[in-house]
Amino acid sequence: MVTIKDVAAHAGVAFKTVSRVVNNDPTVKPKNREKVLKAIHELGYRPNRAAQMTRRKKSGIIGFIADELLRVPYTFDLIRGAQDLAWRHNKELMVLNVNVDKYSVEGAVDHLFEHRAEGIIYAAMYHREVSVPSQLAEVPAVLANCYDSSGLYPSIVPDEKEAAREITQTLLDKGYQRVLFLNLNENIIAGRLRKAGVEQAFAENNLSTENVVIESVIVRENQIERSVARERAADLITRFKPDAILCGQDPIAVEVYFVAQALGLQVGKDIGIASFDDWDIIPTLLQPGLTTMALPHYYMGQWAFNYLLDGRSDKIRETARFSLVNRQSF
Amino acid sequence: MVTIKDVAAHAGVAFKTVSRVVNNDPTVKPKNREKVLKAIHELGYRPNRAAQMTRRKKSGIIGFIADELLRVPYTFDLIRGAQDLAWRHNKELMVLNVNVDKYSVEGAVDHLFEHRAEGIIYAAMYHREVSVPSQLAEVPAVLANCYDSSGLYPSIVPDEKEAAREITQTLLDKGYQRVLFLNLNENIIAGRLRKAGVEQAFAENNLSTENVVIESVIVRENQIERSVARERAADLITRFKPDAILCGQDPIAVEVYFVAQALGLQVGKDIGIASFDDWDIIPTLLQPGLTTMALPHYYMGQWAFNYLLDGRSDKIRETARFSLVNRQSF
DNA sequence: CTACAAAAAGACAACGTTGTTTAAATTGGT
DNA sequence: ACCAATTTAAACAACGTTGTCTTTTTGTAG
Repeated sequence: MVTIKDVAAHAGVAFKTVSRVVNNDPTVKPKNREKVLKAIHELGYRPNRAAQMTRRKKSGIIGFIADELLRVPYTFDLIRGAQDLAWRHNKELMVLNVNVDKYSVEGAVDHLFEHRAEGIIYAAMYHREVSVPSQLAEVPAVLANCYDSSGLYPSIVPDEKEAAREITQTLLDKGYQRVLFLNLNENIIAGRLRKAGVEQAFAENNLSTENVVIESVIVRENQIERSVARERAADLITRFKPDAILCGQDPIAVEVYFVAQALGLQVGKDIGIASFDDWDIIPTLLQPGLTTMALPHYYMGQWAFNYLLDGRSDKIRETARFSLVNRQSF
Repeated sequence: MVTIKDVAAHAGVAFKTVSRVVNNDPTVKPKNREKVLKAIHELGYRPNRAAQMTRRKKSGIIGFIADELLRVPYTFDLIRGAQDLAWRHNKELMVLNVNVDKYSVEGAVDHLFEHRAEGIIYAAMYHREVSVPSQLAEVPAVLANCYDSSGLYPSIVPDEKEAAREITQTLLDKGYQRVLFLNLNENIIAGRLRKAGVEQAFAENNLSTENVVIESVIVRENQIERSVARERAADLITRFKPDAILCGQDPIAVEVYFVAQALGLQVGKDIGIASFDDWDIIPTLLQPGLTTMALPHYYMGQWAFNYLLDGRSDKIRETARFSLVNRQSF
C-alpha cells in the first residue's frame, strides 16, 4: 500500500508536508499543496486509519451492540438512525449482533474495548428491562429501546403510554365510542404501559369504562396463541360490538382484518382499526392500509448516538414519541 | 488506557514478554506467563487493535456494503451470515449501508480502503444486476444477491429457476393439477427466472399448458398495484378454478389468503397455496402457515465471506438453493 | 564444575501516521 | 540591501504494538 512517504517522494516534499495537506493544514503554500494533491491522486494514496488512530490516540469508533434475543427486523431502523449520524460525523459505527447468552454480550464489549470504542450503544430488539455486563460502565454507554434497573445508564425507550393515549384520543375524536383493545400480554412492558395509556384517554374524556374492553390476546411471537387470538377476537367483536378495535401490535391487526372480513365487516367503514408499531411491511400490506402508531426506532438510534457525541454523562431516562401514521383503517 | 508497558512494569518483565503472552508465544516460562496474566487481569489491559493493525500490516477487516435501494428487512440475514463467520474467524465485518446515489457507494468503498479492508462484500437488497464503482476491483470483492454485467466480480445469487421448478414439482407430486402462478413483474429478474422454472416443471411432467396460468400481478412494493392484484387474483380464481396457487412472493400470498376467504375457500383444504421468499413474519402470520421457498440469504452471506476468507480470485457465478419451508398451506 | 546448546527474555527497530521543535525561506520595513 | 519578523517546511520523536536480533539464563553432558 502507498504511504505518506511514497507520496512525499513523488511530489518532492517532506512527508510531513503531505500530512499537512491531508489534514488541511493552512500553512502549506498553494504550489506545494497542488504538487502533493497531484501526487496523491496519481498514486491513489489513502490515509491509513489504523495508523492515524494509534498516533492520534482516538479511535472515532462508536460501538453498537444489538441484542438479538428476538429477530424483529424492523428494529433495523435503530441501527440506521445511529449509522446515518455516524457517517455524517465521520465516525465509525461498529455493529455487533449478540445472542442470548451473556458470554456473547461480554465478548462484544471486550471486542469494542480492544478497538478503543469511544462509546457504546446497547440496543434491545423490543422494549424491555435488561441487565448489562458491568464492564460497560468503563466507557460512555447508552441503552436504546431498553433500560436497566440499576439506573446506572442513560436510556431511551418508546413512550408507550403516551402513544396509547394519543391514538385512543384520535379514535374518540373521530367519533368512535366503543373500543376493543386487543392488547399484548401484560407481562410485556409495552402491554402494561399501553393499557395505562388507553385507560387514561378514556378517563380524560369522562367516558364510562363500559365503552372499552381491554383484553390481552397474544404472547409475542407465539403462533399457537395467534389462532386463539383470532377466535377470541371474533368472540369479543360479536359480543361487545365495538365500533373500533385497537390492536396491541400490527400482527394482531392482521388477525383482526381476517376476522372482520369473515364477519362481513368492512375495515375503515363498518369498523375502525388502529394499531401499534408500524411493523415493516404489514401496515401497507393490509387493505385498507393500517393506521398505526409508529415506533420511534430511527429517532432512538439517533438520540443514542447524539448522547454519546455530546459527551454527556447524566443518567437521563428519556422517552421517545411514537408518530401516528395515517392510512385508511379508521 | 493501560498499555503493554504498564503491564510489563507491573509484572516486572520486559514489555516484549507481555506481547509474547498476549500472542500465545510458547517460549515464555509458565512462571512469567502467570505473572503477566495476573498483571493483565489486575490492570484490565486490553490489546490496542489499531496499534496491532499498523504493526502487523493487516487489518482483519472485511467490508460489507449493503445497497439499501429498497428497505427489505428480511435481507438482514445476508449480513448475519457474514457476521457470524467473521466473529468466528476473529475478523471485523464493517457494515456500511448506502443509498441509491453513486456518490455514497464510492464513499463507502473509499472508507473501507482507508481502513485497509482485506475484502469487500457488496450486497443488494433484491436479486438484480448492479454496476459497481470500478475502484472496487482494487481489493478482493464479491457480489451477493446481485451480479455485474461485466463479469469482473464473483457473485452469488438465489437459484430462482430451480426454486420455482422445485416448488411446482412439489405441488404436482402432492396431486395438485391446476396451478395459478401469480408472478412478480417480469422485468424483475426473479419474475423471469421463476416463470421459467414453473414452465420447466410442467414440461418435465408432460402436463398440458392448459393446466397452468401464469400472470404477473404485482410490481414490487407498489401499494396501488396490490389492490389491483387482489381483484385480478379473485377474477382468475373464479375463471380458471385452480386447485393450487403459487405466489410470486409472500406479500402476494397475503392478498390471496384474503381472496380465498372471501370466496369461501379454505386454504390448505379447498385450495393449496405456495409462495416464495419466507418473508420475515408473513408466512407464520398467516393461518394456516404459508409453505414457501425460503431465500438463501444467510447462506449467501456466508458463502461470500468464505470466498474472501479462502483468498479465491476466480470469477465464479454461484447460485444458492432456496429451501422449502413446510407449513400447512398445501 | 565446565562447556555448550537450547530456551527464554530482553533491546531495539519498525509500522504509518501526527505533534512538537527546529531550521529554512520569504516577507516587510527601513 | 539588511535585519527582524513571520511564514513555511523540514527533522525528529512519539503512539502501542510486533518482528528481528542479541543477550542472558537454564539445562545437560562430560
